[in-house]
Amino acid sequence: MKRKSRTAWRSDCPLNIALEIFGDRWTLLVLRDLLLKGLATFREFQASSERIASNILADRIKKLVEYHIITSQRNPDDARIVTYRPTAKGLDLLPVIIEMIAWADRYEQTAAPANVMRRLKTSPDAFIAEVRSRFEK
Amino acid sequence: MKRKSRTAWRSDCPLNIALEIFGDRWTLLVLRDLLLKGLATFREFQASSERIASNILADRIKKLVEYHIITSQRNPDDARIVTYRPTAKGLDLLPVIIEMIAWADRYEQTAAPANVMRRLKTSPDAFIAEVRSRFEK
DNA sequence: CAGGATCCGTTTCGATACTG
DNA sequence: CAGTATCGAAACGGATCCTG
Repeated sequence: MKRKSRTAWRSDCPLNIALEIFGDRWTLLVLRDLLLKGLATFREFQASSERIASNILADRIKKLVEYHIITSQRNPDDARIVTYRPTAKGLDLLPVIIEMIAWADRYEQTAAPANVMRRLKTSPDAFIAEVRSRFEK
Repeated sequence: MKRKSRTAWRSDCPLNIALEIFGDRWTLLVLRDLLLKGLATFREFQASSERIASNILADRIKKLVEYHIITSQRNPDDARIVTYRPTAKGLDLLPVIIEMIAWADRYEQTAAPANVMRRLKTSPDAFIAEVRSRFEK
């Protein structure tokens, strides 16, 4: 069931497939929840991501797995629970997300906690390193 | 004709209204063309942005003007021509766009020229300053 | 019960044709 | 050149169902 759009917006473009990730609000929200809020399960995303419908969430998660941005694995203790984690490729999205949030915080009203924003802006690299360490094996 | 969505995905979100900009592929393409390719007119965007339909382009331009990310002004010599320029708020999107492109270049096949990518990655600040200088009064 | 798949009414998008 | 009008296609929201 490969999506076969008639449009050719992928070609000749220095953003390319990245547009399927960045150019979709739901995908961005999932990435924010995963990378910044530390959420990891279907339920958590569904509760957090601005009332995302379950079919939409399932679709975006599937795409993120296909693109090797996240991985899924079942909890060995409780087989019902699936946990999602970012890959190295996914973690490398952090600078993009952080620049987005920094811009949004500067120009729009956001709900971002002030202390997080301060650290995020004054030393983004340290902030990124901290987030990365949460996902180390 | 304000869009009045039932969803509340704007609230309680450290991305907020920014999602209307970043979470839309066409908007991203227009911003890329404006900021990086130096395009400035409706026609140029239409020719460049992966076959964007004229109504979509008109819609996205209108939104970008509403959000004060770009301004439009008619050419005093030729009243038919409308030229678009980024505002300060719009120029501050450069770090986001650049991080996106750097990521895309690393993980996907892109059509970005190698020499541009090199400068963009080795000294992004200088690259940004250079782009900015193109839009100085 | 968690994670999804499926169905369906509604909204939004986008390709094409056309206009000031 | 810079947009609008139309209309079919796709995405979305919400409910429900399924499977382990």
